[in-house]
Amino acid sequence: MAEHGELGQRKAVVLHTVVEEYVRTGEPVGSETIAERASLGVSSATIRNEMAALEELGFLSHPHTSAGRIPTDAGYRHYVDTLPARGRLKDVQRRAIASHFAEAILDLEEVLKGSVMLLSRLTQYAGVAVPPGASEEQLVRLELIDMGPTMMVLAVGQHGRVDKQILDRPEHWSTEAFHGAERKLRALQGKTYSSSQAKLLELAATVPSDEHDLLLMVADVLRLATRGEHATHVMVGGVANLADEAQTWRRETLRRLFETLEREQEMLQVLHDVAADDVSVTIGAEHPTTGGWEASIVTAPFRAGDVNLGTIGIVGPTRMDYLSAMASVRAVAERLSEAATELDQ
Amino acid sequence: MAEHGELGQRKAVVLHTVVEEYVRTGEPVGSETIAERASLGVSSATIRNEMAALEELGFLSHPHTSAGRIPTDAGYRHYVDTLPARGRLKDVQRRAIASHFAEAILDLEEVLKGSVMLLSRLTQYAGVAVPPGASEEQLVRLELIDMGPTMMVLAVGQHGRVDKQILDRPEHWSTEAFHGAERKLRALQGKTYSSSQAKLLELAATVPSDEHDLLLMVADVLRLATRGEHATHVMVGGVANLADEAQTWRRETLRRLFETLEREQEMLQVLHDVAADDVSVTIGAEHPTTGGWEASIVTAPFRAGDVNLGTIGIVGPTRMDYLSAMASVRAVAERLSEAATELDQ
DNA sequence: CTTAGCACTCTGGGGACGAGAGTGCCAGCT
DNA sequence: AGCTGGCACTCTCGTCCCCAGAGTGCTAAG
Repeated sequence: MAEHGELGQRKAVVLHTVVEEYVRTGEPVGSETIAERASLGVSSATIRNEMAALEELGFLSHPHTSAGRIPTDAGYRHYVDTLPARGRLKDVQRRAIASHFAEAILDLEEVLKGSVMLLSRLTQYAGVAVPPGASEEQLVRLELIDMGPTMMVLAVGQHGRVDKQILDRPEHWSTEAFHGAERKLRALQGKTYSSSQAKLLELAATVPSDEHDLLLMVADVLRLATRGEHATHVMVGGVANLADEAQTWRRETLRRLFETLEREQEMLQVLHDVAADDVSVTIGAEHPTTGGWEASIVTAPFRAGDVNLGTIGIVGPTRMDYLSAMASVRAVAERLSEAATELDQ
Repeated sequence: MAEHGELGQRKAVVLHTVVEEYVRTGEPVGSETIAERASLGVSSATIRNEMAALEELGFLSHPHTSAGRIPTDAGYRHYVDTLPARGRLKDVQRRAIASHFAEAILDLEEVLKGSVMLLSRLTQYAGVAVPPGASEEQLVRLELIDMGPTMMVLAVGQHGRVDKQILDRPEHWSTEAFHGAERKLRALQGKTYSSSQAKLLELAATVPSDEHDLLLMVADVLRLATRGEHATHVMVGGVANLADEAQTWRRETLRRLFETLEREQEMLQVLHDVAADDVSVTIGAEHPTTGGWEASIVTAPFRAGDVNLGTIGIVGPTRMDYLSAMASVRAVAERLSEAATELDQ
């Protein structure tokens, strides 16, 4: 019983069938259809009873009295939680993934961008990703560059990330301070971002205030690069898919959806909230932000070895082919993890 | 006569009024409305004659026999070409622009991103921009960084641009070649991107083949950074505005529009094709790409001194408030030029 | 517990219809 | 010669009605 989520075998089958039919056709599903599709060996009248019960339990709903049923968010949730097996990819999908990861990986960020587009093509929804933070990456360059009226902090990581920030000169400013800072930064090359950041805060306390300011500015750049979950950008791709005619969204909902996808901070918050160890699904109003636009999110983390690097996934309508979306996201996240692990040696 | 585009004063006024009414209301415009709005002192019957003539000339069209008129692409074109005066910004708009450019400019790319969003808010359409190429910018760093299995070419420009590319090691590879190349690159710091690129191609001819390959790779990175019109990315912002309910687009058109906005190469091509010295307007089918989606583009170049840096503008429906859009684009491009010129000293 | 049967409900599509908006054209006026 | 009032005509759009069809819930019997 537990494996059907306390529902009983038949109710579970009925719910699954409703979800699958509704996802496939977009039309409310009637008892007759279920009786035909699910080979339960019972009549449509029995199905009707089961459906009424499922509605009572909050898993199905009625657009109007004499229409078929459609799943509620809770219905989708139950469906997703009791999926009997992992989805299998179609051959074309498998091949698309293989060919995308066929080339030698040079730049993880580039690969990630490509993977977002790949996912959007595989699923016909929008792809999203949070790129890795840098905390355990080693610095290969850490420089303060004098650019005349301004200065630039430039950090280059072992795996190819480049962070820059252009800053005004601090109030207190002297050539000695600048050179002193430059020297200290050079000494940090080879260390990790997070240890360098700590070291800088330490060092800053020991030097005169003009150099102090410089070191703090650099430390702040490292801090930003480090915090993956507050990365400055979220990658989004394939949003055109969401405007597809087949989608049920009203214009206004669509507009709000696009707005959120563009607001990086908000997307980061959402993706951070839904993060989990494995493939994770968030359905409609389960998250306050996605609630407003009848959308679901499927994500999975990717790793190098066993350190979490970031998150990749898709955003689509609650009426989503969850099985296939989860399979695609899982497959891409896995390949991405392999690639990242390899890059990491 | 020439100032009304060979049309005669009254026809021109009628056309202008039709465009403005249609843009305002979204409804086909009837002769009665024109007679009221445009104070021409003639009856609606006369207007009807004029409108029939304008339709004959291809400036107006009929959705069906007994409906009002709507402008054709040619009608909008004539309207735009004969606008009597430059549009004036509303106070809120003026203030929004002022506050956006109030802070000291540090990073032109950041400012450009912000400007795209600003334009999208000002006009309620989508903002676009082609960022500057680097040809006449000076290099402050040009490095080849050994990253274990791969290597990175890193170029930093005087005005804060950073270009990186991660590459596989070339077939032929030796530590001497690497150091030789490193030394030659260092010598280029302070020169411009384009002259450095030329110099590298020259140098490459004089060195052994392993170093040769390295130098060519670096030259290629500079080449990409140089060609503004083939920049690797186009900035797009505020696309959610295009999904607004008030817009007339059908779902399918909207989808294709979003698709194109995401395809950077295609957008670059479009923006390159429409580039002009001043504010430029491209209406619907005037450009083959935009023809498919009943969209118009308003752009203006921005400059440092008198060198063109890039293009900024907006994409919206052909039924657009051209006057206000042109005023916004012009104002933002001008401020951007001032900012860039100042950065340039 | 299941099911056949049935009455009931609600949607959606298909006319029919009239109001309204707008046109095109003509004949007369200035 | 150009303008205009008048008028017949056309087409859309909203409304109403109606009916077929899908689907339900309930009941009574197996």
